[in-house]
Amino acid sequence: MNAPSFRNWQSVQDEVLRRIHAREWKPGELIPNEADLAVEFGCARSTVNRALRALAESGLLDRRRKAGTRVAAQPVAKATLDIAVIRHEVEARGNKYGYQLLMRETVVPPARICGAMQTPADAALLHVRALHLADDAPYAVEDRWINIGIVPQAQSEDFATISANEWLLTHAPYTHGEIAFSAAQVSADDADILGVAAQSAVFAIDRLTWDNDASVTKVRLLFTPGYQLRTQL
Amino acid sequence: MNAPSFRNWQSVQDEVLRRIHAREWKPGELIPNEADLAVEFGCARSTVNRALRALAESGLLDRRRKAGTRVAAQPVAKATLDIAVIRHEVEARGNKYGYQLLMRETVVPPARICGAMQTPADAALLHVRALHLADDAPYAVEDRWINIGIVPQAQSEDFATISANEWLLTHAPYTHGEIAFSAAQVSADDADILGVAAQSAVFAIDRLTWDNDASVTKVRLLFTPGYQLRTQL
DNA sequence: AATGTATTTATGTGCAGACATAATAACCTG
DNA sequence: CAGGTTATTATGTCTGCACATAAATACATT
Repeated sequence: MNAPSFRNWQSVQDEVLRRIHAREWKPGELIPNEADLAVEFGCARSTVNRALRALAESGLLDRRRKAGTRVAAQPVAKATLDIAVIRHEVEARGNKYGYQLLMRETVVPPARICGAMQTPADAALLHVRALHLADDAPYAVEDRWINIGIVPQAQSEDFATISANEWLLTHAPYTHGEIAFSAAQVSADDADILGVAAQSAVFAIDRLTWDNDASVTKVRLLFTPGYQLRTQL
Repeated sequence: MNAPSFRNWQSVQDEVLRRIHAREWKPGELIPNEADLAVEFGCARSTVNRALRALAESGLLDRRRKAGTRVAAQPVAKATLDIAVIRHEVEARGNKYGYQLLMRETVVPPARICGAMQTPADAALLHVRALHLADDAPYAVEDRWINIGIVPQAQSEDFATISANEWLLTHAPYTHGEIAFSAAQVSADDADILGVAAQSAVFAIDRLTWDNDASVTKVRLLFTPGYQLRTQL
């Protein structure tokens, strides 16, 4: 039996995965170094590197210079969620997308908002509320605050036909942001808009995006009951 | 002004990000090809490739052979969630972790379960319910079904001190899985266990993992109100 | 015009070699 | 023995080159 050759990084990755899975390399255990594996697999070290790097990114391997590469003792599952524009999300489900503007005003926000967005307490922000529909049924309510100091163009946009959700993506770039998922009980207001029973449990997504040091927008999305955010592991 | 040189892929990435952000390359627009950028940046094409590939993976660029690379018109934000062992999650918050087994029995599951897990309708599974605590306060209830056809060792484990959550990670490898996040109203039972008001809105995580074609385990985690799953964008 | 074929082109990937860097291990030295 | 210095080593990355591959375009054929 001579060594089979794994000529591309995908097959090297598959073989490494197989060994981890078959417990040939046990959790926490040190695996051979790249150079040795390259010889064994009959490929270049950079090919092995590519494979191992990808596995390290997905959390299955821990790598440290000089210390070597070891199988993660308790692999942290990395679930990658694709947060798309709501219209796309709805259309991807095969439903007809609908949109309805509920409110649009420029006001000084409550302390809670300007605190989170780090805007001056007396600075007015653009407050937009809208309803997203799937096949004419309520899908999600969007409650958004836009920092007009950073995105002044938003003031001349009425958001009557295009959602702020979508408009901002193409008009207000951000450098980074935070996103949080939680469960909440709908307020009487929102229950009415979504057409659900009062106090229903709804899925909430809170997002706050930044352009360097300045906040761009803060949004809270409440989805109708039954909504699931799913992905593969 | 002569061209500054970007000698490593990170700085190339930063520069590309800067251009996208500064709208020098607009959404949907085609950017120069790798070879040209390599010349401009004064580095090898593979360095440019590495940078652009990373940006494509994070959803900011769309790349297609021959067609070239373009700035994503509507970047799909990829939020990567780290799903760790609950004990680690609690400890990472600086709280003391606690664990309590609520139930452990081997029974033939309801149709809903064996349907999802694709086990024979008459096959018994191991059903485990447990409570995870943070600083002695309820944190999450775990309701889990384990396929003892695939993980027979689970039968000789009492899960009295180590949670199934943690035990499975080191003893039952999986090849892939699905995970779903949602909001739910607690059942009377669970409300009692979590010590929350009946009908409270709780955050739910449902996970189903597979070892090739066979299901390994199906678990539902319900978190106490206020729980947030958060990450950076 | 419709269909099939060949060419072109940008990305995708592989390789060998080199140097950079971080972190451990080995060695001093007081 | 504690402390700091130096070597060693595995990963991280860059380079220049080559060829593979997908897909758009041009071209030829019916």
